[in-house]
Amino acid sequence: MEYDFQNIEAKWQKYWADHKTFAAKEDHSLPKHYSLSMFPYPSGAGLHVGHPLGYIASCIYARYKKLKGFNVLHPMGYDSFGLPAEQYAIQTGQHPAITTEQNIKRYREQLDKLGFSFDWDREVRTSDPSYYKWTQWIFKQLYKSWYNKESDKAEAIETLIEKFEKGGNKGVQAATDQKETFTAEEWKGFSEKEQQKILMNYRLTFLADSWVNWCPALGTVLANDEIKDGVSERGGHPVEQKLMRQWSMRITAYAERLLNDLETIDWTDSIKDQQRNWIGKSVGASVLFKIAEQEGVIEIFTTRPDTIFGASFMVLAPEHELVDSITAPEYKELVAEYKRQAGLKTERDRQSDVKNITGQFTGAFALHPFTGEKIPIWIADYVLTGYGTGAVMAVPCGDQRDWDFAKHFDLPIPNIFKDVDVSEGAYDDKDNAVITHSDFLNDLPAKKAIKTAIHEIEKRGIGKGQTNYRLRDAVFSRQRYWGEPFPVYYKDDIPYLIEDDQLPVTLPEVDKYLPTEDGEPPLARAPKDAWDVKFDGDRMEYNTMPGWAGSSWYFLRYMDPHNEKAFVSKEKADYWNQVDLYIGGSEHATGHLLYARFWTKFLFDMGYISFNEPFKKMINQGMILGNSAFVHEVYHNSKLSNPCYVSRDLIDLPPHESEWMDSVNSFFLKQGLNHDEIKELKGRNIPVDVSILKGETSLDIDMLRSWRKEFENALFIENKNGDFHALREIEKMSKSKFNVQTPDELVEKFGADTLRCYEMFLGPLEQSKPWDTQGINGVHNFLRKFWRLFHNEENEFEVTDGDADKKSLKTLHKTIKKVTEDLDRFSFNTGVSNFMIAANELTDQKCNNRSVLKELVILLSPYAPHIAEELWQKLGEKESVTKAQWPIFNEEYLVEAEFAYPVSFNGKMRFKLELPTSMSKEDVEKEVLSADEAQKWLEGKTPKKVIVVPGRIVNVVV
RNA sequence: GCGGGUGUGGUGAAAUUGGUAGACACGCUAGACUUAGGAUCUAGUGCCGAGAGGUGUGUGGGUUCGAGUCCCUCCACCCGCACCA
Repeated sequence: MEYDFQNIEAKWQKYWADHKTFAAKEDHSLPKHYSLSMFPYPSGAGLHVGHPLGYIASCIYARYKKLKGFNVLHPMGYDSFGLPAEQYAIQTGQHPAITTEQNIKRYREQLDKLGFSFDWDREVRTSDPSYYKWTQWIFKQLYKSWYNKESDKAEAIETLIEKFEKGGNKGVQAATDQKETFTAEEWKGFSEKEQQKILMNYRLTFLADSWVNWCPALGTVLANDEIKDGVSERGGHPVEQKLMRQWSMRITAYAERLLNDLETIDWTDSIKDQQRNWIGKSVGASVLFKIAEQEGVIEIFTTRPDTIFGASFMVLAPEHELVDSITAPEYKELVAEYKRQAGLKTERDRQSDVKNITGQFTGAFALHPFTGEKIPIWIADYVLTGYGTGAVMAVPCGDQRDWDFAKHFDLPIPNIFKDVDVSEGAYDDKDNAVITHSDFLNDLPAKKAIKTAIHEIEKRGIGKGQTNYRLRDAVFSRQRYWGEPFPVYYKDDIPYLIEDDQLPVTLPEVDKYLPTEDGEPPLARAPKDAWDVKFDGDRMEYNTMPGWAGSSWYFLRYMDPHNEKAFVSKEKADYWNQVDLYIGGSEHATGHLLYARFWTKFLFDMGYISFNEPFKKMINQGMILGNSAFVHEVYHNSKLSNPCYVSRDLIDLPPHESEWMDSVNSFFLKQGLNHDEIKELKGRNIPVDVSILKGETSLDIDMLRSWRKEFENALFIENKNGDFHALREIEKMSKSKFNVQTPDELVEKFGADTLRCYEMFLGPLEQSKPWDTQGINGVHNFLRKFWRLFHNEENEFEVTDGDADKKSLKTLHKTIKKVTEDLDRFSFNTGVSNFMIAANELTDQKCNNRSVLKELVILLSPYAPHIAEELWQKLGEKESVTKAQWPIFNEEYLVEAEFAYPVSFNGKMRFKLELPTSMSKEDVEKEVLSADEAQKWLEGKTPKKVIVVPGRIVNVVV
């Protein structure tokens, strides 16, 4: 029987489903293993070949761990709330739940065809009320908690109230926005409303008026990580700053732990660095500068308090709250104009306009806190409102931006560095600087001076040592329909939580998925009684949660997906513990991965789970890129005309060979263009569907004509051989480039086992690589070759019993060793190569020995599970191959009596010499030197030195 | 500018602790078989050279008996961050 992958794969997929082969059960007698791939957003386009890459890897690893005796958890689910389904709903009126359901169904069909070892009984969907009930519940816990910096963990808000009642907020070490202090008595005297307002400044999720990134096109606010290059990550729409009342997450409370605990996890340096950068810790001091001749102080933050004597002016952000009050009357207009100009610039302009130095003097002066000297106060947009205090002490000799600014506006640049010239630029070398002209800091190296300066600043009460983070609290509200509703209602504009027994708060029906006329989110369209909860208030919260809410804890739900009493039971969370291997794209570096860590730490603090990092090891799979095809179009800007397409290879011909131009010109002349207009013809590349290609760049013009209207009556100019060529380019797979490759047709043509092996065979998992189906035949042939090892020439199953040949045993054990080692270091591509080598060798040896093949089937089963099950059954086994034991490597089979030593002269390999492996170094040396071939290379000389590495190499130095 | 990563045949790549560079596959060439099919099989295939041989892992240098691998220099490309005080 030929290798009939279609029947085999259908058969075993059914078997696994019927027997619940991959159902995970808590079994404390076995070590556990948790493999996880990032769950997908089920988009309308379905899976393309890039999606399964990570799933295949985690599936292979999960299957391997199972064979190694681990109790394995390998689940899958859907991140099913999100913008595309809602955008579609807005266009069509179709409820996003329906679209989402359809998309999930399609995803599931595609996934099922690939033979994954997912435990589907544990599937989660973030948009399922039974799931988001717990997302809402976790939100409530965050609301009911505050961050105690003393114990360095989150605590119940009651412990904070207790502190307030005992001694006010003065001694309370908390992560908070609260600035005003109050006594115990004052606290007790506050009204309920006032108390709630204060507590809001401490809660881990809180409602506040904050500057948010508003995206008008999407009609919602966006988190910082959802913005790339000043525009929305999804859709590329402009984003503006807007003051809005929003829910936020006090992730900044965890900044230090999020930073430090990176040391405890096995992730790539790149992701860790991105997170460090995002958190952006800087250590320094905050210092108060008094304003001359008026009330008020300016607080600045600096990482270089050692350079304070070099401060010769101050710069405030144009939006700084003190700007208007300090500006001298004669500068009012200039300052107002500068502020106006700065306000006009979008975030993007401001970023791209870095080189332009602008600023405006306010006419006010500050007093240097040590020298008492008057220094001018400027405003400039190189100082950002959002970082530190929005004000800096400018030290032009030590900071290049300050230096540039000083030069530009002709401000003094006093030098406080010993033996350093600052006339050409600032000196920012913290390691080698020695301070001078700085009173008590004189002759101190910078690092020591920083400490001394902070000490002195604190002693004089003009500031304090301080650590700043770039990390901002995360905006948690979205003005959208298709997300988790908040378990919150309002009474007198005060938010209250919906009781636990009312959860989940499900999404109410609305007539449209658009904002209301007065700009309220779509949920405001739902009348009060459309909500399925009872609440004693004016209205429900109209915002929904962002996409990252559900994905911040889904890995926990898999452990206990049907629990109705808790988001996960403590017992199950203790058993499955951290995700041992997490595979997914690196694009989530500062979003999902940071938020999931944050929630994990919170749930750990509250005692619900006993680990504080979610993902112990992570691998970021590379992208699979598409190979787009473009046709070269010649067109005219203004006139409506049929376009014309030119074979790509003609474009670059020298002018005298470009007769094709004439055809183009007459084509357009016929359409009514005049000779001047012909000169205005332009060329551009239009993407076309890659399936229209025949071969590398050749296009089928007839197919192209029938593919799209614009090609139907177009002129195609072929080359001399009558071919029409396209331009190829490697880029991200996307619908608009028509370069998306789905796994479906490949599974149809070659089978899932082939696709699984091929995706692994392409190269290292982490690397991005272009998709190219040319090589898939080679992998398919290997599986057929493997199949033939078990079959005779008539294609009948035939294996021999008894002892295996020594050579075959060597092949087997070499393969066991390599495949095992490769899996242990996640080198999935070399694994496939090793199977190919084994199949080639055993074919040569004509080996069909049962004991050898049996072990080989087990080895192959994680990669190609269907064919492995089939052959396993043919070998007479009753149980699934997934229940087998991973073969044990035995070194003895690899021991050889002879070894062909490569003999080098001066490091260059010249010939090989077969010698017994047991031979001593001295004897090897003798044998080598007396060999016939050695004479030629010795040229009669005596060797200076002979290096013999037994069993490896001989090197003769002449 | 800063941080991370990658540079090896025509292509995807391998070489785990420094020890035969290019395994395995694609492609290509030649041949065999066949009622030419993008099937199968055999042989070859880094480059230069008829051969002996020379040369070769982005560049230049260094350490070493020996370097794709370790150290320094420079270059190219990809990703992330970017007036962060």
